[in-house]
Amino acid sequence: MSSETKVRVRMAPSPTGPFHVGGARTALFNWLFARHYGGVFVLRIEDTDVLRSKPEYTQNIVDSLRWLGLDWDEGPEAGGLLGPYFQMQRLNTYREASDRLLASDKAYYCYCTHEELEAEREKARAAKVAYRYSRRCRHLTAEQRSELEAQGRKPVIRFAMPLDGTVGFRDMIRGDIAFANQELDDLVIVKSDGIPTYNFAVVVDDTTMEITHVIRGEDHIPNTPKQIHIFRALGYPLPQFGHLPMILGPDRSKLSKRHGAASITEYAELGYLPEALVNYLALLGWSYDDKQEIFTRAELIKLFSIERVGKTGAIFNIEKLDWLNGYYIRQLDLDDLTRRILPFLRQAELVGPEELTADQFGHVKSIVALIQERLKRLAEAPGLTDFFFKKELEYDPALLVSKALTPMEARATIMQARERIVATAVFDAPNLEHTMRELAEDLAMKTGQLFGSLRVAVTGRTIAPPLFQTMAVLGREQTLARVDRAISMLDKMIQKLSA
RNA sequence: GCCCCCAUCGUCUAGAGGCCUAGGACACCACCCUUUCAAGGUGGCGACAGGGAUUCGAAUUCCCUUGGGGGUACCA
Repeated sequence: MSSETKVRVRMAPSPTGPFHVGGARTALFNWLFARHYGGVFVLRIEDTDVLRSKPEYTQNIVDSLRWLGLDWDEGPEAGGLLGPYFQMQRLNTYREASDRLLASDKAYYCYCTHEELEAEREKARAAKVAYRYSRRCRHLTAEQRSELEAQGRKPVIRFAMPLDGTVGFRDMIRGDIAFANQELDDLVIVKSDGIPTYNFAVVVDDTTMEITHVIRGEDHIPNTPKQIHIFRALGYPLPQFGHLPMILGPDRSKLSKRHGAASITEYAELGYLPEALVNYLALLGWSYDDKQEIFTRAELIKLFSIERVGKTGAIFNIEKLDWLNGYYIRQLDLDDLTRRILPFLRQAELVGPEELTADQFGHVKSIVALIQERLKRLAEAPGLTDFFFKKELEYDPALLVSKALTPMEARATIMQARERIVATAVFDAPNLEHTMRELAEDLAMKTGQLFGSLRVAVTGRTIAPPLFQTMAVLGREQTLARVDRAISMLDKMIQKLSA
């Protein structure tokens, strides 16, 4: 990379839907590229699709990028000298450029109606040939034009594509790519309402925003030759292009909403950590070597290079993300984890909306400690811990009866356990464990049988965090209340059986 | 249809002519640890799409076939 010119890259999403995983990966690679070279990362909102663009989607893009920790140096809410960073605020800039193209005959007014164009397309379909605009308006005389205008037709502006020759470019990721100009259409660059289309606006913006490297998805490869011609027609220098491999759904088609969760917001709500998602996304299309795949943000910035980006489409594999997320959760310190889990506990109404006292926070923290290594997603926390917060547990009393025990035996066992719990001097996990192991021995029971019954009594379920730590967190009073309730449930059960 | 891109385990990938009997990770299976579930440990299963060519020697280079993907808008 030449050091004279500062690297300037951009992310240019259109606010026509929630910010999704594919966009996030593109943003991440651009961001890493910029940060690696000490360059500038620009965020530009491509809102020229006035029908589908919505302010809330712009907000969603901003929120998602922030959540991921991908900060931009120029763009919405950041400002910058080369703005505005919303295309709809740059209409005069495009106008100036299209005027120049018109003046030099590199673009022309086209008066064809949708119906006329559709008829052309239909003809092409019938003849089984590739459709391309007939270019019937390319050489209209002034008279013809005023006549068409007199009919009230609102023209679009089309780009006059070279009719022969080839265009090529050296893709930073894929090497040389070439297209025959014959394949290229006289594309519309300004719509009849005066708003520029993507391929035109992007060229004007990338130039005026001094973008040096255009890093985007592979789906833009077919656009690149068109844009190169526009760059040239305008007398603009070309940026470098790099096309990232696609992110695919399990069916190997481009990842989209129909593959399930696709927006960054959804991943946040499911309880993925931004650092895990960033790490995972970095691995989709990029790799460092055959050893390391857990990277801190700083390592990614240091190690990232466009040369190590692959060309093959990558399936978004949620299982690996889950593993990574679990890994990151396990690495978090307890205070941090607890703070991150709290919103999920509140949403599940296990914890009230009010600010927690230090004691309360400490209590939640001791609960979180018991599930830290069992969590894959933060949203699982309420389901794993609800029994800590509930006063009355709902469960099938039959679960209290461990394998090879009768209800009567189970009841007697729990009664014994109750006595020893009461008698325990220090109510902590090591003591409880010691006491209960002793009890099992005294009763000549397998520890699993005793612990199993107790687990159900205390947690209402067969799968739970370690029993004695759970009891310790619950406290003697709560634990006894639950044991008592289990005994009475068993009583009812026994009554019913003998009746 | 036409154009373009791509092609190593189920998935993400390492591999830039001999280091490959193809390495790692996720997932899966087994075992160990263990009060359940996890976590952790050990081991296992598992791939160079096919065919030519170049070369003393190809996963690595070239060509063809096949397969997959993307594009083909007054969407971006």
